[in-house]
Amino acid sequence: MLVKTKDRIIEAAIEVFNQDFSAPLQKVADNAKVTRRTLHRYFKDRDELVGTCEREMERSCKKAMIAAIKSSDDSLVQLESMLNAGIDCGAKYSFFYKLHQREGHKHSSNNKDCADYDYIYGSFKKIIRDLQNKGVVDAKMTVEWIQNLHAGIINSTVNANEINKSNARDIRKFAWKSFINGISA
Amino acid sequence: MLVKTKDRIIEAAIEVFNQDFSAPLQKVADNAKVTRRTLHRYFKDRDELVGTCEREMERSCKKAMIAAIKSSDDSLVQLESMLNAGIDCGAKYSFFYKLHQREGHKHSSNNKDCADYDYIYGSFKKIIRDLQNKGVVDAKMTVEWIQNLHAGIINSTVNANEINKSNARDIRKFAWKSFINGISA
DNA sequence: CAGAAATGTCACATAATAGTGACATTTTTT
DNA sequence: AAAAAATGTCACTATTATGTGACATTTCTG
Repeated sequence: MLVKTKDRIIEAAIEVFNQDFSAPLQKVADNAKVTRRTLHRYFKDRDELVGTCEREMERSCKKAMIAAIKSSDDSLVQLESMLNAGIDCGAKYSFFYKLHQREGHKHSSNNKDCADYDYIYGSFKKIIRDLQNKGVVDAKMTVEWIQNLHAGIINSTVNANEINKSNARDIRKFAWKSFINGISA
Repeated sequence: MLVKTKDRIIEAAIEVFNQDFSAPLQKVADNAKVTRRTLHRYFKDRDELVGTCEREMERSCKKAMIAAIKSSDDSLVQLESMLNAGIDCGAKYSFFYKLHQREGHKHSSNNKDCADYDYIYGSFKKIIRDLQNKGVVDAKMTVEWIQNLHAGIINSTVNANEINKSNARDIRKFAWKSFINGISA
C-alpha cells in the first residue's frame, strides 16, 4: 500500500471535481483506481467526499501558504514563495481558490476555514501593500486584481504542467517572471 | 423579446457549463430564466445543447479574434486587441479554450473548427515571434507559455468582472499591463 | 381584440447516478 | 499458514436528472 486508499480517493476527487464539479462518482473511483463500492466504504455519500476534499485543500494549501509566508522576512521572497506554493499544490489550489470565490459560498470569518483563508489573504494584502510602498509593485493596481492574477497565473502554470511535464522548472521561472513583471511599478 | 430565448439559453448554458460541465439542465434553465420544458423545446437533449454551445463559442470567439488580428498591422496593437477580444467574449472564451485543451479532445486540422483554432493560434504565434524579434517580448519565453498566460489572464479578468462589475475598465487596463509587462524583454 | 406563437405547469416515463447488503477474493499482518 | 483487513463483484433500492405529452396561461402580432 504505497499510498493509503483514502488519500488516493481524495486526491482523485480533487482532480476530477476541479475539472468537473458535478462529475459522477464513478469517474472519481476510476481515477483513484478503486471501485465505487470501495469509495463508498470510505465516504458515506457525495457530500462527505466533497467536504473532505475541501478540508484537505484547506489544510494542505493553508499549510503550504503559511510556510511560504514564514519562509522569509523579505516580502518579495515571500511573494515568490507563495506563488510556488500554489503551483506545488496544483489542482488543490485551483479548487481551493475557486471554492472561496464561488457565489454560493457564504464567506464568514466565524467559519474556521474561512478564518484561515482570511489570514492567508490578509498576509497577501500586507505583502503587496509593503511592496507598493517600496515602489516595487505598481501602486495603481488594486490588491484584488493582483490576488486574482496570482491565482490565474498559478492556474495557467498548473495547466501548462499538465500538458507538458518535461520542462516544469522553466515554466515555473516563466510564471514568476510574468507575475512580478506583470505587477511591477 | 429583448433577447431571443434560444440565444439566452445558449449564453446561460455556456456560463453554467464553463463553471460546472455536468451541471443539471435545471441550472441552465434557471440561469436563462426559463423552465426546463422550454429549454427542451429548443434543444432535443443535452448533447444538442452542448453541441450548439460549442459551435456558438467557435463562431463568436473566432469572429472576435479574427477581427482583432485584422484590426491593425502593428503586432503590439494586434496582441492587445486579441486580449480584449478574449475578455469581451467572457465565459465563452474560457470555455472555448478549455475545450480545445481538454485531454479527450482529439485535435485534428481536418476538423473545420480545429482548423479555425489553428488559424487563430498560428496568427498568435506569428505575432509573438515578431515581437520577440523586435525585442519587445522576452525571447526566452516559449510561445506555449505566452499563449497559456494569455488565456489565464483573460480568465482572471472574466472572474474579476463577475465579482466586481463596477470598474470593468480599470480591470481591463490592469489585464493588458500585467500581460504585456509579464512577457516583456 | 382575435388568433397565433411562446412559455409555463404538471404529470409522467425513462435513464443515470447514488448508496447499500451479502458474499467472494485478494492482500496484509501476525 | 491462519486470521484479519481491505477490496471486488453483483444484485438491488432510492434518488435525481432527463425528456415528453397534454393543456393552461401569457405574450406577441396583425
